[in-house]
Amino acid sequence: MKRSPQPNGYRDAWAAELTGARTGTTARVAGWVHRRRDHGGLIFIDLRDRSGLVQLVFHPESAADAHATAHKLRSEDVITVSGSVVARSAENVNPNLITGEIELDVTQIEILADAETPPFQVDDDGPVDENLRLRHRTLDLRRNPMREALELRHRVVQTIRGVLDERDFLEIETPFLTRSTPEGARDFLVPARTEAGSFYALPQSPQLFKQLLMVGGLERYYQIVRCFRDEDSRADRLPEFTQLDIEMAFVEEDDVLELMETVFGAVFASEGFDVPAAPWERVTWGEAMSRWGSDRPDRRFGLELHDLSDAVRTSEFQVFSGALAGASGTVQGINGGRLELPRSDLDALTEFATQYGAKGLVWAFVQEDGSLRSPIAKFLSPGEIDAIKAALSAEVGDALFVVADALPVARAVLGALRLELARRFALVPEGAPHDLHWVVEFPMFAPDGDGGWTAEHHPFTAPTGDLSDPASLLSRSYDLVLDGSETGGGSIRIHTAEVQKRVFEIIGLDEEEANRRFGFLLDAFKYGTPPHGGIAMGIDRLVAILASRDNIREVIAFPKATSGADPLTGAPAPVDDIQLRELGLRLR
RNA sequence: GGGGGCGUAGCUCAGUUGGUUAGAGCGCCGGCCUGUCACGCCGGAGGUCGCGGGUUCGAGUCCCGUCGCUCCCGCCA
Repeated sequence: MKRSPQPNGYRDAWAAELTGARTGTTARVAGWVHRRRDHGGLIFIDLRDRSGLVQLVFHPESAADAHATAHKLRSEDVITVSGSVVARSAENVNPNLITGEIELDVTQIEILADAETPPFQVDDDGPVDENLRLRHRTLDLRRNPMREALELRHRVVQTIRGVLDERDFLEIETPFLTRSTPEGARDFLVPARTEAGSFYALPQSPQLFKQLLMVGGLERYYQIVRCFRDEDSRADRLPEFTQLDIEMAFVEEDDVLELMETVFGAVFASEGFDVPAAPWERVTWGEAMSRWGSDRPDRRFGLELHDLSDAVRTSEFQVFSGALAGASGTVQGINGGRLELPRSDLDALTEFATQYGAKGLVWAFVQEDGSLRSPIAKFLSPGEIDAIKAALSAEVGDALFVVADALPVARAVLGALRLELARRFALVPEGAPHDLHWVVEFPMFAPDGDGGWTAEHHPFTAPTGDLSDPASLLSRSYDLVLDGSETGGGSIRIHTAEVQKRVFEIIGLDEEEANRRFGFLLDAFKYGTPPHGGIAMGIDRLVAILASRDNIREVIAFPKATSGADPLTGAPAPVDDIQLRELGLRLR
């Protein structure tokens, strides 16, 4: 807390303010009963407010009335108390509390509200079923981990605002009720009362609006903004999420990257999160894919992918030769190192690989005599075994994993497998240095499988390369990856109508459709569009990483509200007939 | 839409090869306790083992179905 509360009848100090320096003064504090230790004679109460805890002591003789009241206190009762701040004797100091050198010797107490026994313990940080926590969200929010996460989140946002204000960015709000401008995900739709049968769409991001702000000459804009995508959630992804959205005019790549390094460098520094000093390493998409099988690689451990195609090109093992005969066929492998893996685990890993599209997973262990213990060992010649071992730098005892498939599949499978092995065997040691880097040089388009192309980023990202050859185009976009999580990215936009039209054409968006969806943007190009670029950064995921939480729901006050009318569980609820009729809708 | 895991006391969990009275810690209630701070000691209440069906002499345990939650794939950056 930065300052004492404005004194009133409830309190004149925060609990955590009552340190040794306040010894000898009087104080009034208010809050919740965190714990009670009733000795029959002396009663100790830990009083909790947002600032922390302070121990109250009730003496049976010097304050008989207060003592009698204190005897009735139960967890989570709301009280206000006054008394004198007294020093504890040396042996009674609690070094775990900021207020541990003193206690408040209470002379007067008032119970402002009593509480039923909570369905779970507020004074215990241990795990509780998430739905129970959502149903009793007020109680959950009182627990330490939630309060700490929300405080951290506030500090992160404050740091960001401070840096951007220093750099003359304007914080500008953009609409939530807008029209559908697909960015790839499904839109959340809101029926429009004034035009029966029509719908607003909630924005997947403020992308178009921030570009219009640039054309509008605002030059430097940012917003910490809610975005909506009607897709299934994950531990690190919700349909409703918060993004730091920035855009600026007259900039190139280095300006965008430098700004992100400044903003997030400030966040990491203020939170004592130890990352490499900026500028952060830039890894090309091609290198990330070939070495780690992912466009957001976690490089805190090895297990890199290696191409074994040459080693087994002439193999009589059909799975290998068959894959290599295919269009973009490849044989790739990783060396898991010395791992103890019983057959049941190997089966589980094979199942895991299958989930990512593999037809199977070849495993092999290097034995003392240099041979391989593997279901496929008998199909491999000594020369092939040597070549595989050489390509994977395999030593005695190492566990090797090989996938034969089309290149994208092999990479996806092994990229996921190395993360799974790292998780199972804790290959990222506690306290390992964080891995923070850019991924650059993304391809602009990917084949859609029908001879056409789909945009890898949204279709306003500027391409570099030959516009007549979609395969050659790279996008001017840059993803920031922290410990294997994509936390955000920056990019340079298209700023001429000609290029924008060509990009729409490549992804098969005909002119009429493009005009219908994005005409207002194409129009804007007519009136002097500056070169511009910007940043989108996921705040939820960033805060979760800073807070060492696996699930982003742990850093959001009300995490499941989007998908419906129940703000706690997120369960959708029906609306009544009258509401529907006014909207010109009816139930099927 | 698909796959895995979970569901036992208010909470977090254990429960052996199917075996007769289903357990622990915390919490809760009562008693005692003037220096505790995860207070301590004594006593107590609390269970449709998610739900339905089946196998069996006997089911928390095995089988089938179903519901809920969760993680993942698909989808989505």
